[in-house]
Amino acid sequence: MDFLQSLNNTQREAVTYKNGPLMVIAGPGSGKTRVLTFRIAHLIQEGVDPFNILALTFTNKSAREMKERITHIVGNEGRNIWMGTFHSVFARILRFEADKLGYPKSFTIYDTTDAKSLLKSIIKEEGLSDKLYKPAFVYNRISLAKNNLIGPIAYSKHPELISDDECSGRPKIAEIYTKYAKRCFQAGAMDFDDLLYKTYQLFKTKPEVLYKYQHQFRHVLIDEFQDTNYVQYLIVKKLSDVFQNLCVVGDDAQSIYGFRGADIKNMLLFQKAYPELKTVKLEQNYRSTKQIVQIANQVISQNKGQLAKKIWTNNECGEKINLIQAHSDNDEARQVAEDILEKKLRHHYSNSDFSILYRTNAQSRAFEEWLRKLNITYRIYGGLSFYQRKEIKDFLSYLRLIVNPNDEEALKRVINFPTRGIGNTSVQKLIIAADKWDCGFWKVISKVQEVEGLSSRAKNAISDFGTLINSLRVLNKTENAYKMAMEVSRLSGINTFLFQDKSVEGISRYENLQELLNSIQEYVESRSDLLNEDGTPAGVDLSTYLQEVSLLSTIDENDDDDEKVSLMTIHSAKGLEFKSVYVAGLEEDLFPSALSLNDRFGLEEERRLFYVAVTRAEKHLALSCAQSRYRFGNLIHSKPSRFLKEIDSSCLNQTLKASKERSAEHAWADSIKWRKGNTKKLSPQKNEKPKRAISNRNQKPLLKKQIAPEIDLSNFKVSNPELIKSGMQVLHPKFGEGQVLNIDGQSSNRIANIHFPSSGDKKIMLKYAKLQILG
DNA sequence: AGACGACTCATTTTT
DNA sequence: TGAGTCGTCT
Repeated sequence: MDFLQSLNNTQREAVTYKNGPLMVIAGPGSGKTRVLTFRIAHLIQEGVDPFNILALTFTNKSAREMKERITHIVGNEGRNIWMGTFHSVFARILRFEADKLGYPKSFTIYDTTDAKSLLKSIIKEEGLSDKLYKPAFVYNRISLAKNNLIGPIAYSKHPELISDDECSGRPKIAEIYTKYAKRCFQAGAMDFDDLLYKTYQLFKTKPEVLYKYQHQFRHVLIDEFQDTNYVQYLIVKKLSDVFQNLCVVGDDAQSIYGFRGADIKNMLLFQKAYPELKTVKLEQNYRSTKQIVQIANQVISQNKGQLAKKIWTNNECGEKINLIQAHSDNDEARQVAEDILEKKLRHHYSNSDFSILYRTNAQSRAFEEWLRKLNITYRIYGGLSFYQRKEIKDFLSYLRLIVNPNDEEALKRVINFPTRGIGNTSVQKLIIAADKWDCGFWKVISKVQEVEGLSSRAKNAISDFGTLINSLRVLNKTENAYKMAMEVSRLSGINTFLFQDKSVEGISRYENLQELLNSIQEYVESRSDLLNEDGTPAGVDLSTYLQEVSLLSTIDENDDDDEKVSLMTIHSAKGLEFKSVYVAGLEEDLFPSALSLNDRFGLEEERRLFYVAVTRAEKHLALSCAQSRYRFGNLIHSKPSRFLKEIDSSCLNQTLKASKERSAEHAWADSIKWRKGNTKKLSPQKNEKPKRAISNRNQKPLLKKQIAPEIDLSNFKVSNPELIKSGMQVLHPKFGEGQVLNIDGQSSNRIANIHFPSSGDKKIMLKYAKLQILG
């Protein structure tokens, strides 16, 4: 067992301790992952059956990596460990036990978009205004309730929740919740919170099921324990109640998911619940330089509520922290990008050694521009994932519908996509019928002839659609996920539909679909070693594929090309490390966020977030702030973040300038200069795969009719409205050359009046236009 | 059903 | 600023 030799004493203790519950408090860079992997490997080597080990991680990626490392030590049987995120592991359990809760085995998982969309239609059906009852708000209320184990009935009787809702003028939330739960159930769907909530219910109401899993999971390990919420805590506690072989690893100083119900108090609750708990503290940092560790300690010591620990390191002292003080967001991005270039040369670093971290996804824009400008490849994590793209969601909705024809949200997406003459009113009639008959959608569609109020044309169209889905369902009994996806792309007409759209975005949508199909094929092939119990190849059925895919986030998407600078929010950066890290936007109201300043708790969480950011760095750390930046289109002046002032100035390579604001004029002029020079729309980076393409949130379909087939559209850039000025010579795919007369309207709705010698004057909405500027 | 113009609202963070 | 949504027109 030579791997134990590579550990320090405390790490070894954490790996080998085996008399009941164990809590490992692991500072950043203290070898936490190593401890966890070694502990599991150690268990297996001691004779524990991998099937009896449950390990819960925070991301799918870290589960995958850990599994690989374990397999490396103990061999292939390491594959049998139950390892994954809370959500994915519980989804798997719920799938086995679905019938006990009255759910279909292949239930759908509603993502946040699906859930909000369903809420929106319920709110409309109830005749409530979706201005007051904003779907996102209602969703959060329901989520809060579920995470505290409050069902619809309990909600309506909960004095505090009800009075909150009444005070905020939204007394109907309990009703919406009730209806939402019913609709989800009838659709055979669970949202993210249900995956936890229903698991808890399952264990609570079915003792025999609980018993089974309690005895299966003799050893339970949890990573990132500080980010678990109440339900997660309770489920785990229940599961490990018999053997009490529970090991949790976490760092209260890195708890950054409070908004999701995560509570550091879980760590304290845990200590209370297990008086005989053994606690091990990993305090030696192996990741960062002394300088970095020092300022991290300075930062976190400002927080009041935390467990005592002292992080230290034996590493070299390292450089001072690089403070970047820019005058605008654009300037900040320029300085960061140039610094990356300089460090690459000086230290022979590769792009993947760098990371730019920020508080909000919206901050990524300026960095993208400058990295492009300096030809530095980058990858953005977070934001809208590949699977959230409209064309991808639409396509996946077909697959979802095949697996679960009651999936209401999937049905609504595709019943008229591609268009087949089933409009919104017809869909409403179906919803009403489903409600009236108190059944799922599939039944309504099978008996569409009996639905009231539908025209016979609509009935036929719906019935044809039903037949299509039905035939695919038959096929699904024998074919694997990839074959099904191919059939869907052909039979649904999506493939042709996307192929016909030759606009720049249309082409990218088509490529995205092809990429999805490829990834499904890869997925199926990567699992080709899976066998059925009788030894025949199992293949991967659609249902399995969908289950997995619906719980992926961008951070899980594997980076096939790792020669890229990583751009991400600090939340996404948890658990990662880079040689050189830039923490951007250290300004009051941005970081710490203006919304967190109401209470001490919020501010302390922001500070922990800063702590997490800082401790991602191995060798170089840069902190940057700008004096002005654009926020929702307005130029905002900002003061340096209070966090910067909490750092001892001797640790910084330059002094923090007093927040003497530059004159508004100056900054203004600066930004104008910038905006004039750099408003070109970003075109995809060289060699970039379409799925990495940015800034194409659900574009509207472009004007197909205006596109003349004889002109090769690949030459037509999507114009940026701001680039078009009166007097310009432009080329339009249909009307040919023309001259811009003037521009009407403002912002993204600008309309250009253009004189085309061939066909007269036209008004062209720049939002949709494809124009090539000629001179 | 699609095109298009006018309007509104948003920026915390994610499984 | 810019993306989503709604109403109106064809």
